[in-house]
Amino acid sequence: MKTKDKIIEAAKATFHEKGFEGARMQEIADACGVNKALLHYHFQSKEKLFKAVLLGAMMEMFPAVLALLNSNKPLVQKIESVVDLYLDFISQNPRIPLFVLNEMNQNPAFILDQLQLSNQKPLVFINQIQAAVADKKMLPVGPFHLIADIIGLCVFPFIAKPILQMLSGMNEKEYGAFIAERKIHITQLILLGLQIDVNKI
Amino acid sequence: MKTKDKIIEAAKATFHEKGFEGARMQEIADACGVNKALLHYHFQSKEKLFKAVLLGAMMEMFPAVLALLNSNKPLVQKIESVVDLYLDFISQNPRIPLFVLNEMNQNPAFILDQLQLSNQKPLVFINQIQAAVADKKMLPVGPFHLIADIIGLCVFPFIAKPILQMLSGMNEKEYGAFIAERKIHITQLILLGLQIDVNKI
DNA sequence: GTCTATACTCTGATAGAC
DNA sequence: GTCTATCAGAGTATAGAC
Repeated sequence: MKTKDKIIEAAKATFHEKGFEGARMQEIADACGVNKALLHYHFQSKEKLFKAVLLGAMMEMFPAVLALLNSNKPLVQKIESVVDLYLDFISQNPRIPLFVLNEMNQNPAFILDQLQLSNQKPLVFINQIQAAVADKKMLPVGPFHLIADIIGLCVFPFIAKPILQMLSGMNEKEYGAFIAERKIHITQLILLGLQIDVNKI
Repeated sequence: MKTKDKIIEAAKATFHEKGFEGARMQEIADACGVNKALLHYHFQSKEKLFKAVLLGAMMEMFPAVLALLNSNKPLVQKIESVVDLYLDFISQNPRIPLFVLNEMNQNPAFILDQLQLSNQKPLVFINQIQAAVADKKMLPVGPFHLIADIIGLCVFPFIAKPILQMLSGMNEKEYGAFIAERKIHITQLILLGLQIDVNKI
């Protein structure tokens, strides 16, 4: 692995955990056994290194989901796949959601600029929902309610892990099992809750 | 309003928005037209001022909800009330959830210590759910799935506001209407999704 | 209680040798 | 490309006058 890549990996770990303000260039340098000055040689400034990391996180989070939402799968299958894809992704990158949510609220302009470049909107998915509603194959629901529901239900147990763990008294293993249960739980909640006709769409 | 209270108010605004690392004592001092040294006179250190603010935010977030969950209302009415209470609270304090979630992940020990002092767990609510499941008045669901669902569904549209707004193209007013719709939407989603028998419990 | 002035530390960034 | 050494600025905290 080239040095520049080692730096990026270490920077990911540090920035994901502590955010821009909380991260220290020294910590990143130490984490990959390299001198602080070398970070500046490769990335010029803390901000540029950070943006590289942030962009990477966004690129892992959004395009795959948006592509899936705009695929030509039937609605029910699409919902199941999104939940599946998202939970798997977050399980392997549990710190990314809070990291991205934070920086998005801290500096919306940068993120939104990047996203608008790849001007992806879940238009196919939106149309499918509106059609299903018109055909009375599901309850009348604004498409963005459904999108917020799915993502929120997937993400929340990860970003609120400490408090849920304390309230429930689950240990790490039990909490892992809890997360694993959510694939079925969320899908069922959405399909039943919006009375989506699973046989016809 | 006494100076000490003015400082706390300014500190709330700054810490809620920028977190511990991002906040500057100078900014807080400026915001209440007071000298920086005075913050240290009243609160000794940045960390102590921060903990006062964090504790305040937690005390606004948790006790009311826990008390409601442990009240003797019937289950359905309780779910409706929690959604109601939570959405109202967050609407008036939209930055608190992300603020608390962040600091909880950054330094779980402090928050969990504070919460354990007021050793509140939603035991009554948990019992109600288990009883309803046993009586086949709702689908079999672990109580903490339901808790995660409700809070996640309420909180997510606030912490993900920038991206949802961009994806949907809603302006501020439209987004406000979207949030307002969620009270009914979330309640309906939960009750139908878990097939809760609204007449009997 | 409130201010001015200042001390001290931390950290991002640069210069220059190798 | 990588290191050592150092600078410059920012930011928390304190001393001391009023």
